[in-house]
Amino acid sequence: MKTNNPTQRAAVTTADKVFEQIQHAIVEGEIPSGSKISEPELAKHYQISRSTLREALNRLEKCHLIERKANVGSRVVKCSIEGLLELYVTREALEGMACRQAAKNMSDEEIAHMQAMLKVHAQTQDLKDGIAYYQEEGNLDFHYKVILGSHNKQLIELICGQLYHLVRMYRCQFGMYSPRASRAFDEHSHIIQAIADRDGELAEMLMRRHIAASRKNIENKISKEIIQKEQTKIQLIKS
Amino acid sequence: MKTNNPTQRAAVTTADKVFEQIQHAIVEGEIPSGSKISEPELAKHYQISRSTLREALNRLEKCHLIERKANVGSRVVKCSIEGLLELYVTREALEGMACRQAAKNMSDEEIAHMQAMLKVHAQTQDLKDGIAYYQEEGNLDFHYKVILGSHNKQLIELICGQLYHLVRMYRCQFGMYSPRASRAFDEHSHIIQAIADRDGELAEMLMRRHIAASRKNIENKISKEIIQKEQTKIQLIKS
DNA sequence: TCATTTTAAATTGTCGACAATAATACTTAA
DNA sequence: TTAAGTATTATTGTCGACAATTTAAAATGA
Repeated sequence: MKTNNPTQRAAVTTADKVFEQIQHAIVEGEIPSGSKISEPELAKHYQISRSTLREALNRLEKCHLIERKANVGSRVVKCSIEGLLELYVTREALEGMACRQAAKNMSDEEIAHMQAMLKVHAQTQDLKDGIAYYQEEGNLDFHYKVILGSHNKQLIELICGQLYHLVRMYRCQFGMYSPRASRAFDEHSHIIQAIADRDGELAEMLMRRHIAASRKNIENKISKEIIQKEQTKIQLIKS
Repeated sequence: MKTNNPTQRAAVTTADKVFEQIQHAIVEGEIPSGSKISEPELAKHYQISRSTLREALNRLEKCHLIERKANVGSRVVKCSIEGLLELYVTREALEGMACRQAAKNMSDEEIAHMQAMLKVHAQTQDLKDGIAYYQEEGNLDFHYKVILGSHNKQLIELICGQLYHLVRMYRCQFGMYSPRASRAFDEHSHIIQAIADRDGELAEMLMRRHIAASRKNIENKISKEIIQKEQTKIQLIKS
């Protein structure tokens, strides 16, 4: 399994490799969200010493996948609705700005390459597994390309190097493939158009709305679920 | 010397303490920007083993003060104009959003507290060392309060936990106390007003302009310096 | 003299063991 | 039986040593 992360340097040291393995395990939920991490246990499992395991843990902490307390230990980060919404807010800010910078700094070649990529997606869009592809890999690809297009190392590091592992984790564990597939595709098209027009202001606005739309989609879902719960509660009381 | 960092947990372990010491040394330029870090040397200097030094180095990497290469070692991050401008762009995005969230989420007490703080600053503003104070501590304080006011853990961690050490580093090493003191004070007042009015959109816009103004101030300074250099070049050629 | 290869030194990565701290189980007293 | 205090166990933090890799220096050949 490849992580498909353009910012992540090749894993040369064993700590790097173990880091990637644990990262994958956490993202996929094999190591449950919120669970405590036992250093001796994990070290034994991966056949490495505690020192190199701790090196790997440090990198996991860097991308916000685990949290450490002094003299107590590490826990896998707990997925929560609030955490997810906070993540969306942060992404809206960072990716919005990245998109603005992309409109300013992307080369014509880069833009052409993105437009070509989108065309490929358009052709496979109607196919059933095409939609799935677009929602998973394609969507990430698009966002990655825009972020890298900002040519801003700081933004790239923060978003691709840190936040996106959390994004993938939430996507895996909450598994919310919304009915926004085709709409998202149109939004991507408009964003690329704004970038091609070198209209940074519009590009940022569109990207922010694109991300905010996903967030609101979730917020609605949640509030609906709460209403449903309340109603079942009332029914229980009545009966 | 106190770091005055509300997000930083108390340093209980020796790695924590050494981390803070090295952090201070890097920010203040005692360990020069861009220089290589020798693990055996530093470990000897702080009277600790390499293991705990490496633990400290990992935290320094987390707040972007050093960069590590596998099998090669660590370097203190190199201060550059591009890096500074990138940092401003990132701050504009993150702190702008934090300000919007603050307008939404700050309690009335928190807002009152900030307004009171600003009043104190207003009184000391005219004093000569008051201006210095305002530019250094007060300015940071203001931004910290707004960020914390967002009540968004993700944003708080990214800005206060990571970026602001870099901000302090640039402030120390480039030492650019612009003639924006009194203007910055007015801008802060307007931002608080927008927050008090619960006008998130305006609050974000004002914060972004506030930060962008500093960035543009630097960009102007740089371009002027370049023009000056060109002119002296021309003069050298003529003579 | 310069370029290339080999050798040596230094630095980083990894390991296992011990010390310090926190969590658990047990004992004792009310 | 419950509460508090103590003792035990387990976990994390720290250490020094060895292995792997990189960097520097020396040697060899053209």
